[in-house]
Amino acid sequence: MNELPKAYDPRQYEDDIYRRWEESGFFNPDNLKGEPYTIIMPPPNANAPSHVGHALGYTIQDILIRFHRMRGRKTLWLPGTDHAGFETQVVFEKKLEKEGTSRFKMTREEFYQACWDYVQTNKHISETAIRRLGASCDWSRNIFTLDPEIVKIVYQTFKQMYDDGLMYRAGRICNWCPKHQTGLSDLETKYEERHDPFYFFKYGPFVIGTSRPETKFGDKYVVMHPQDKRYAKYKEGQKIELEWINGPITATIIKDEAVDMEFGTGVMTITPAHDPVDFEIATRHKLDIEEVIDKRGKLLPIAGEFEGMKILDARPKIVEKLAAKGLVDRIDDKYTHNVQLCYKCGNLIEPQIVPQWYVAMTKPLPDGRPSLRDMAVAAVDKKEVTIVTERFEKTFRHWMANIRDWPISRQIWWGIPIPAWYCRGTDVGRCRPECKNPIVATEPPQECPVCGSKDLEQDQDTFDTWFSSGQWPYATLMANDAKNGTKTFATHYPTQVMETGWDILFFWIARMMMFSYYRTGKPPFEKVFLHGLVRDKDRQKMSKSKGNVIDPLGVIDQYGTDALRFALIFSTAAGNDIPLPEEKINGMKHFANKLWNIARYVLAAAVFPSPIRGGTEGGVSAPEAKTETDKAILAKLTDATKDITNNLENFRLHEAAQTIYDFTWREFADKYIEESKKQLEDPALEDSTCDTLYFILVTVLKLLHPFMPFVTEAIWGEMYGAKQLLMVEKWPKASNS
RNA sequence: GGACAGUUAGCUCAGCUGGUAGAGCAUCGCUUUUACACAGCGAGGGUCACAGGUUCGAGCCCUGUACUGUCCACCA
Repeated sequence: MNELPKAYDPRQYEDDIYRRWEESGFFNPDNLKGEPYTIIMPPPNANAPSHVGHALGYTIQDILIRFHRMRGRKTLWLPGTDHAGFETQVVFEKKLEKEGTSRFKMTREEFYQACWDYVQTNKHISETAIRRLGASCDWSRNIFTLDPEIVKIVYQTFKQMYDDGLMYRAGRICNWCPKHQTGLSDLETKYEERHDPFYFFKYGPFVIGTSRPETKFGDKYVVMHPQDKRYAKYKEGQKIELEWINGPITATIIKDEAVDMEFGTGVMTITPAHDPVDFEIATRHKLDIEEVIDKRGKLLPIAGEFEGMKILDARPKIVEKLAAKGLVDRIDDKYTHNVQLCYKCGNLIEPQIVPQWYVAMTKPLPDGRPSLRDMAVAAVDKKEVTIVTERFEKTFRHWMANIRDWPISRQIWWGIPIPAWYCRGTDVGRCRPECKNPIVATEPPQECPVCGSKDLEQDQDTFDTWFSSGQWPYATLMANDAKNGTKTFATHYPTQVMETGWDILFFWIARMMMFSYYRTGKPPFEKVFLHGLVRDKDRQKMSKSKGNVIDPLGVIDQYGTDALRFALIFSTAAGNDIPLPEEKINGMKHFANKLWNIARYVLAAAVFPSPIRGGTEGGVSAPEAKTETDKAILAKLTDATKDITNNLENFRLHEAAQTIYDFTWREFADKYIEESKKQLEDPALEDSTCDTLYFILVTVLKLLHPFMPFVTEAIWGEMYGAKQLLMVEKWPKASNS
């Protein structure tokens, strides 16, 4: 027992300990008793190796799970992986590009298969990383968003929403990325400030302003505010003949309150096919909508001589032509505006009219329940779901208040195909008008229910990834039951905690709440615990391009998992971003080593096995204090135990970590152990001092275990043998002895 | 344009319901004493952004200001 090496070397223990944990079966709640305690792991994207930001999440979740397991709960931490449709396809397409090919040179089936293989490889890498972090999750329930059991549940939801009138297909304007050739939700775009010229053109008797001359070919409506006195003489519907880019046209006057009288000249022409505001105006007034730009960002025949040109190349030439015709009034080159970009590739979003599937967010349900949005907001109001920290509840409400219908179809290949079919009716000679409705079913239909045609074509689109991951809390549990014949859903739903980064509050948390109330009538989880983003020592966001990414596995190799875990949660309040300098991790490695040496001292100094090791709860009972020193340390231990327990219950992990750190180092090591050296020399105090040292060590190991599972388990193994697992010891009670 | 945070030691951050300012790292000095030099002992270092207010008492509560950061929306 006293032959432990002087320094703790994580590499000698970690893999072996993890194997012992996993083989023990205690990651699986079926082997545990007590009230269920459940966390569904946010599934990492299958396309990317894990970074240190993931490590933070896994660490927090593992601390909660280990804490509650030791407190006698039937803990389930369910791991999984997200196919991450768009993200993965983008990454994979880049890979293809490097290899000199592209998805447009492959069949859809070839592409899907290649992407599948790619993802499988990365999935294993990421699961290995999770293991190395010490995550005590139940691998027997590991699940993937493309598992057939999950897809089936997703399809059921889609159909149910369609039948309930919450899911509809509409040909309205959407955020179109010309590079990726897909529509995107608002959340998948970002804005950036740009300086561009702003052109004023003579448009008949008016002067109109635009930053996009290339869209103006089809403009045949001129819009002004109904209250604008300057233009009072022009009446709604009035026709005006004027000379425009490619010759004379007839423009129609439209009055609409969407026009800002203060901006520009207070008059504008509209391009409904390529601008959301213009589209709305056109819809309101039932105006013609004409496409000018194709899906790849090139001009259509309406542009005349400019047909086929890329818009940015065409722009100066168009201005040149207008100038030659004397139609340029002036150019303001100090114009600043925000442009909308694809969040992935940073290319300009080109609004396009493409039919998409939408989920109605604010429409009440047919069974009398409130809308998806309102159910989720009510959950927060009623505190059925609470968000830690509270300030995120405000952010949540604000976003929900302004929510718009959610487009969930994507024109990409990597994902779950949308289970909708369209009747072509060629075999029956003709379709009836009702056949225009899509056929929505969870299994491929045999024939059109209206005309009986067997010539059906499936929708070419796939689901937005968040449509499937948004159903994760119940889908994972239900799918496990379908797969393994368990009763996981009945036992573990609703779950207790959802822990993730605040950056996916809207993408994911809000949607999980809406889906879960819709399908189960219950909240998906009781608590949402949001952590910050891990930053480098200069508070910079980690990114590959900056080269400041910390690879968690590299850190683990160098400092050990426990050091990384402790550094991630030490001295950082929940929800705040976390700077993680390497020195901090190194400091926490010292702490693991300090604990190791405390154990070495106790095991060498005290008689082993201790007389107080017995059948009491958790292995030891509190010894009686014989001296003032004993009394003081035991009182402080009681305080620390209460404090740590309380802080862990209330998600103040950093406070709990601080307390155990201070107690272990400042109180136990610096003070009591030093005193114990004197006490051990006194025969009258020898036994009680040994007991006290043991008791404190054992308690500290338990209190610290959720944070630093490996070193504590390693010491425990040295004390009690490899068959005894600290992982399932009982959490210390704060006794008042 | 709207909202939300932050401003505490050289650096990075804690500080829970108001009661004499803390940690890690860094710095300086001493100590190689059989748990640990991945250490111990000790030291220096803060008008808690600024200005008011409430209170016996404010880093913490209230009002305002400044600066920094983030999110949401987006006008041709």
